Amino acid sequence: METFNKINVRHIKIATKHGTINTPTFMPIATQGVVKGLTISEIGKLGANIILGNTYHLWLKPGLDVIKKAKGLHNFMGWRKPILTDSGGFQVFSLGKFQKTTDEGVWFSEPNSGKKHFLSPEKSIDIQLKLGSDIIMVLDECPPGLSSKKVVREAVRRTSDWAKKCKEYFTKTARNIKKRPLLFGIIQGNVYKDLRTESAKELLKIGFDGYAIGGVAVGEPRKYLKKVLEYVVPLLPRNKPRYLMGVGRPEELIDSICSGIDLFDCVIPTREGRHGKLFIRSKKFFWLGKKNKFAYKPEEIYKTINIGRVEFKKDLRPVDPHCDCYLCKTYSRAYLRHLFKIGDILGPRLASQHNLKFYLEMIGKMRA
RNA sequence: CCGAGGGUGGCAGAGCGGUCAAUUGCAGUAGACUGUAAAUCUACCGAGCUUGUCUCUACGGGGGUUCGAAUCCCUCCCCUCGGA
Repeated sequence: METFNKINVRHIKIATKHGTINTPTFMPIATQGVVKGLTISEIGKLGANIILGNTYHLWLKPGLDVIKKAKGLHNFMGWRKPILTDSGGFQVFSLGKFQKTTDEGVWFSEPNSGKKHFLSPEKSIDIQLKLGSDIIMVLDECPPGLSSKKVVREAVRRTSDWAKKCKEYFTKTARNIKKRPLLFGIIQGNVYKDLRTESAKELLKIGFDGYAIGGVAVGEPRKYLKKVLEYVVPLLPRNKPRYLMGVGRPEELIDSICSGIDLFDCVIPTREGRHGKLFIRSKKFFWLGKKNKFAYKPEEIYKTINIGRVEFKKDLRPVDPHCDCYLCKTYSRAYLRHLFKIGDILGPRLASQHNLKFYLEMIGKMRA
């Protein structure tokens, strides 16, 4: 049983060169410059105000020459609102055996081609500046959940070191830019309280426009998320945005917002949508906009269905009768199931939109 | 009618004397997915139950050889391609 308490929900404004973001908010993920399968117009209609792109991916494809010619990522992809770019730090974790980390940076070999690329803290900032990002993330090292303390300590040390280099390079380079982007630091330390604390203090010393909590939901048991927030959030300045990277399930967002987090991103709504899992509002979903305090179990907020199941074969009801996304207004569960069964791209497209709508609406209620 | 090649699990298609309840793909069923190597991946997929180095029934039908046959022989049925 969790408790929602509106008292703790923060409402701050993050001013960027492409507009102001009200928090709490959720960023749909457009790693490669596209929210997979969706148009910019569709994403806008769903209520997204900021999306996330990735340095590593966009650097390799389409490449900075293309972005430069297109006059920046916003222009290239046709998105006029803010973009936060991740630094490539997560790929230090997710690409595992395809990368090698040193104090100077990371060597990546592209999984398919084997081509090698070197990403340093300075290089990452440089790329993000060239992309025209509104919120730039420092390069960090993100060890897998439940790594040994020794490994995590080393990652924290390196992350602080890189953060310093990023800040220096950013300060020097962004001076010439008219409206300078924001620069966010990333706190590491995995599940270890002392390392989290140390990481936070180091970053605060350097000073950033916002603070992200990284290295969460990377394989450690769920229960640690709450603890990590308990350690870290109280250390963070009240007037600066707080971003919990890569999280998460709806109840994790609700919980984290109540712990003082402002910004989120996660692949869950889009990836699971593409894979045929749909989020459906339950009764207490609507309490989020109405009641100031209540206890809940996750299933009282939402449930999920695998649309491919036989039980939906002849189910002519909408996926979620309380949803006003295009899917739910237009098609039945049976039809969506049919789309998935025949492998038509419309299925993943509609499901992605539906799930994003769920996430954005949920977080919108908490912002209200 | 003659000649040649075939008939394998829902489909396609391996296997060509034992390690075959039978490779693989598709379809089917269920599950996973948390800063996207992900329109991906995993499991199951003849039947039964006491879920097991278990029991049945199975590679067109029938018969035979063999300790043992999807695999070899005979025969019948069917398909494809040539020739009358």
